[in-house]
Amino acid sequence: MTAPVKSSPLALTVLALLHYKPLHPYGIQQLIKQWGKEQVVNVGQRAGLYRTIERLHAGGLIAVRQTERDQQYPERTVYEVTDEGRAVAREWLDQMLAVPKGEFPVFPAALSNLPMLTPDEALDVLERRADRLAAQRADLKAQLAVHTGEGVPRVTLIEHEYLLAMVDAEERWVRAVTDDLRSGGLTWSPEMLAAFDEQHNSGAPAGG
Amino acid sequence: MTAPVKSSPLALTVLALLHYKPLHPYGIQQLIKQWGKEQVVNVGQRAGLYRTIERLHAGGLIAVRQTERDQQYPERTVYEVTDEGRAVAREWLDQMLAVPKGEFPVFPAALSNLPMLTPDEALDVLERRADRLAAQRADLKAQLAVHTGEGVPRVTLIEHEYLLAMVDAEERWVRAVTDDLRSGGLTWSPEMLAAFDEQHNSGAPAGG
DNA sequence: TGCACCTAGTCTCAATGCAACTAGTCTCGC
DNA sequence: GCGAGACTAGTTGCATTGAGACTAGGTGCA
Repeated sequence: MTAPVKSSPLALTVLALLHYKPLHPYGIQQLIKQWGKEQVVNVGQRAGLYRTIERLHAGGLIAVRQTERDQQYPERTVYEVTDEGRAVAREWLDQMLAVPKGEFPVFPAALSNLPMLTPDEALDVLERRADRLAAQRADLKAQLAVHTGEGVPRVTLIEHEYLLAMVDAEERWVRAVTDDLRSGGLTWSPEMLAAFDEQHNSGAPAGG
Repeated sequence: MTAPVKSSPLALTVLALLHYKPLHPYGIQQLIKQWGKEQVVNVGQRAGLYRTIERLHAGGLIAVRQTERDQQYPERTVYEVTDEGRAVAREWLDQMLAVPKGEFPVFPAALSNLPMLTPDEALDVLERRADRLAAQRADLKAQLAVHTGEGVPRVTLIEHEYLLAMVDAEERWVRAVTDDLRSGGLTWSPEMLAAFDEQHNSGAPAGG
């Protein structure tokens, strides 16, 4: 009875690709890149990939199919998905799709400390973010256009559509905030914040 | 010459709170919860908080102010931010706000494997997600309303506004996809995907 | 021959997430 | 007064992740 394997984006993708055909680790990495999925699964550092494969292997979700020896290359182990692996992949996929997971991206955390800056400084950094988001958006749009032009079925690009929608939404939001900062509709000052603080904080936690 | 401390949402928030007044670790946790920031910084398991504080201390960004002994409670170490800590907090904040960081949330990774499901199954799980997103959205809206009603300055709720905008955008996107699935505007079948695959994959990577 | 770069895989370290554990205190009912 | 359960406060351990360095052979080219 091996411990259940924890799901992760990379683990799911590995199972899914092996579902499609047996592969060796490097082949998996190549496929991920070839299909443009390196934007949604972190396969940049190979270490993670090899560890994930080990983990799946130890958990019995994948099995060694053969060990190739293509002289000039090191030995390459070809894996295939097991029946259990197929079942688990389905469960993971259902769970990951149906249940939004509470993750902690850095941007909202940083935003929550916006009062540390002056409104002018905030305007400046947020404009820089908006510009970078615009660049990302253009990139994603271009990629989508290329693939759609090649007649790739839409469902295989769905995650790109999602990324585009999210980047677009974030950019809109940031621009709305910068507009408010410029117009003065959103502003603050240390005095204003301190004043509010006193109203509400009679019994403040320990301090010096 | 200590190694530079790596930024993290929690580390930034700790520095920011200490900026405001010296505190002991538990007080920091309380403040984070009191200000509703536990939704953007992961302070749920205290272990992370204590480790972060240690890290900041080792890096010279915070210093021990005093060691309280409130008999009946264990010893509590009160920390304050150093000048270097203030400077570093500023740098982190600028960086985190201005530069969108490539993170790898699970949803897009899962989406990229949507073809593993049938369109009907996809419709089902995505509807479940949309409903959960709707619940989250209602929650966030209610919280915002409460705080706004109390006259809290808008800038201190800005991260909530952001979360709301993102949840809203995601829900809209998911609903648009479920609509397309229902109408048949988005569909696929194993044959269709296999056919496309053959067109493009003459030289496929190793297999069995 | 020397140099840069690519392929393929391994190793290490710090950081994170998650959960269990200790140990004292407070509260409430009985 | 006393035990159950909850809260306060901090510690410990383990598996996973992220990021980078390192090995070691192969290829192109000047």
